[in-house]
Amino acid sequence: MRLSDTLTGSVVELPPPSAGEIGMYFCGPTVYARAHIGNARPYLVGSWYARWLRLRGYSVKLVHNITDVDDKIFVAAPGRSGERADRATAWYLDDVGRFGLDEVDEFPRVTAMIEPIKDFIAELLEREFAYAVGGDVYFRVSRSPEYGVLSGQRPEQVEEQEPNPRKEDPRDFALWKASKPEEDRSWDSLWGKGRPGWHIECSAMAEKLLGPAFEIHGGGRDIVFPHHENELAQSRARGHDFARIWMHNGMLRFTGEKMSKSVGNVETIMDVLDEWGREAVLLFFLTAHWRSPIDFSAERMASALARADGLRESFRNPSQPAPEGSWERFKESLDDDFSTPEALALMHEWRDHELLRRALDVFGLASLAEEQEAPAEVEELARRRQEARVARDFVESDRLRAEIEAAGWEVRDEADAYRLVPKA
RNA sequence: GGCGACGUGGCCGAGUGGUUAGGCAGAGGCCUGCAAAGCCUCGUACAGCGGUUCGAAUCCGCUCGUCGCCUCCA
Repeated sequence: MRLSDTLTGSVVELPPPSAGEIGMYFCGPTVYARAHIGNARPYLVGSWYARWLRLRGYSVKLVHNITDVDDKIFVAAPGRSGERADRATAWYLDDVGRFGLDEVDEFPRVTAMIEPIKDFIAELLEREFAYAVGGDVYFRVSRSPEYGVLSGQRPEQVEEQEPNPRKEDPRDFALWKASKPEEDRSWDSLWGKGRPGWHIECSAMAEKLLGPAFEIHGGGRDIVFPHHENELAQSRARGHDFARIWMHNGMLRFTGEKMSKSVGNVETIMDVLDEWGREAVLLFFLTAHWRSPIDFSAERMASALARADGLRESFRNPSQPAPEGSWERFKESLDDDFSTPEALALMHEWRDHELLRRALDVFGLASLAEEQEAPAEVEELARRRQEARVARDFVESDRLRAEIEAAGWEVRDEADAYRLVPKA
């Protein structure tokens, strides 16, 4: 099992299945609005990979966090940030639930983890990796000689953002933010009323749910710096290792740049699923390697939909044994850095029902392998059409075919029979 | 400016030294009452310029271009 790793910049080997549980932590969204389709990528990559590892005999625990307290939420719903966060959390769970993968073991929320976060901060203060000032607590970057190992950013070239006189060093980042008058949610702490900074939550929640060191930490490429760099610094500041492998997925682009709410080039998961269906959406993501950027467009979605139909079509024709070693090749393509484009290409060559069904199930696409029964009234129309055909009354038979099609079904004539399939 | 990813035929996307990737779209054919599905045939691509080599999409160098990060962001 090999996987590209951001930290080492190379492809690394996973431990063998019996070596214990694989802990996986994938960064989830900040919940303040309906999530867009780009937000779905880490969820899908994490879920698919966990699913594959489980099929390969690994024991896996997959954690996907929800950031439900943050500046964005305060801004989006002044005075009702808790309400908004709860609603947007439900939206998100609903949206990703529609993918039908169900591999995530826990969706921890920051607001339910305040105590472990405070404990974490307290320990960093004790070890002098942090300092409290005016109700804020900051991480002291100068105490981390390795700072920058993950992103390749050199500490001295990290530019100063908004000048903040409370910081000892402009590179320092907030672990705890003192409550502001316009913010309607805060928690008591030894440093005053406030709430956690963005980065500390993941360090604390990962440790709480996966232990101090775990296998794989995932998320979008865009959060390598500063988010993951900071997490790594915080966690290592406590004297133990953190994630061993960092799995960063490529960005989803739309209209030439990264899809993001701040740019405004957004399509929600909900809308895309409504328009194209889950199978097409899953196949769309599968056509690109998880590490590569992927362009969202109607053309590519249409192509993914055609692919879904093509695979479904494979089950309407007789099964033919796949060449010797087919499953082995499929397995190897996924074992080797989880190359879904390669695995998909192999599947397209198969006419072997059992093998195909098994492969589709790896990606949550077993629905493509289901037979559908036509309703009785459509069956009746088809039966009458067949009679007309036998009687060579083609005017009547074509008329009946139009009726069948209007009902959403397609007739395919065979030697002495016919077959009904749902219209694409 | 710094760090990183990448550039393959109309669109996606494998392929890391020499022999067919695959899919989608398109063209022609077989089959069919007509269709659909299926099957067969058809594309000689690898950003550009140098270099190494008997031989490069594949190795080396340079150039150009795209995207991401360096600031909230999956």
